[in-house]
Amino acid sequence: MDVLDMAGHLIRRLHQHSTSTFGEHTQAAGFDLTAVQFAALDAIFTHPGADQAFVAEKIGYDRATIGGVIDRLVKKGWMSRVVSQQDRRARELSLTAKGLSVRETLLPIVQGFQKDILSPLNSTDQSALIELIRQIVIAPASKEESSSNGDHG
Amino acid sequence: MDVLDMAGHLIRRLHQHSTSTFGEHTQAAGFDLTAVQFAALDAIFTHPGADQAFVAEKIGYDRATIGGVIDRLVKKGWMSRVVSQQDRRARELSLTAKGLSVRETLLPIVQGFQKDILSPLNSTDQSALIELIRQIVIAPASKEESSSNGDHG
DNA sequence: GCCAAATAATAACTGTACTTACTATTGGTT
DNA sequence: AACCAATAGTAAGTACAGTTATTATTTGGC
Repeated sequence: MDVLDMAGHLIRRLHQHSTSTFGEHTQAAGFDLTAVQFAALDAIFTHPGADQAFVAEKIGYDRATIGGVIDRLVKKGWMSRVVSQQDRRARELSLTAKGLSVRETLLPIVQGFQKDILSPLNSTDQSALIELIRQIVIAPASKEESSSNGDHG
Repeated sequence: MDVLDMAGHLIRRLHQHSTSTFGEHTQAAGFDLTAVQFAALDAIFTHPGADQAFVAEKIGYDRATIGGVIDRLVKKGWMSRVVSQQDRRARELSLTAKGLSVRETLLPIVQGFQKDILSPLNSTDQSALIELIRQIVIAPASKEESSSNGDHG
């Protein structure tokens, strides 16, 4: 079997395509941010006051990676990070007025180009693809580490 | 629509899952390399003497990124890179004996765990998913830049 | 009240992944 | 032969994405 036709390789190419679509559309709308930054922005909008560990858990990233993402969002002036009074290890995150505005403006734009990512497919196939991917990424971890589930909601 | 259910986010999670599956299985087999490194290894096995630009085109990566990947493969002693006598700008790539051996040992292993990446799906759904993704990533670029196609052979 | 385990975040390190700018070289044109 | 657009590769910079180690703090056990 050709390496270029394997699942792993095709998934990587798809991710690449998805990332570049995100960049094209958001830049065309006059914004400069990455998909991860938008996901973090939305997570804090939905859960104001949450800490970095929560965001990492929520959007499925490493704690160390999220630290840098938050750094850049704070630097842009879209997010504020203050030491929690309840737990001084943690940093409480919330959106600034600017961050709220950016997220509100971007949300319909981001929703709008999701179908463009899958544009070579017809509507039925797009839905089928999404559903198949969801079944994979939503599947339980099935790992013997971490006996508790990941529900923080 | 929830950001976490959007195509872009699900694709990112899928890629993450795919990458970690690659790492788990290759490490269990006693190897230390990434999926990109394996793809480059295989591309040069299939096209010995090709240059870095060809590899980048073939596996769908940026020229600058491939430079670093090749660096690490050369450092591992799996690949040799010599200045081409026909075109002194280019570097001719080929696998060392060790590189050939690694690729040969890994190929069946990598082929073997492709289905594990999609394991929450049954066989029919796995094939359907692969076909849908292939339709997206194989689709013509449809960009007004670069009038020639990307076919290098 | 002290100690150990757990937890939140950061630091350091490796490896993609892309952009822009640059050098070296090539091949075609004049 | 000089020029110039195109091409191969590298360099510098930004941004993920993960691992392991470390620091600060909290919490539970005693």
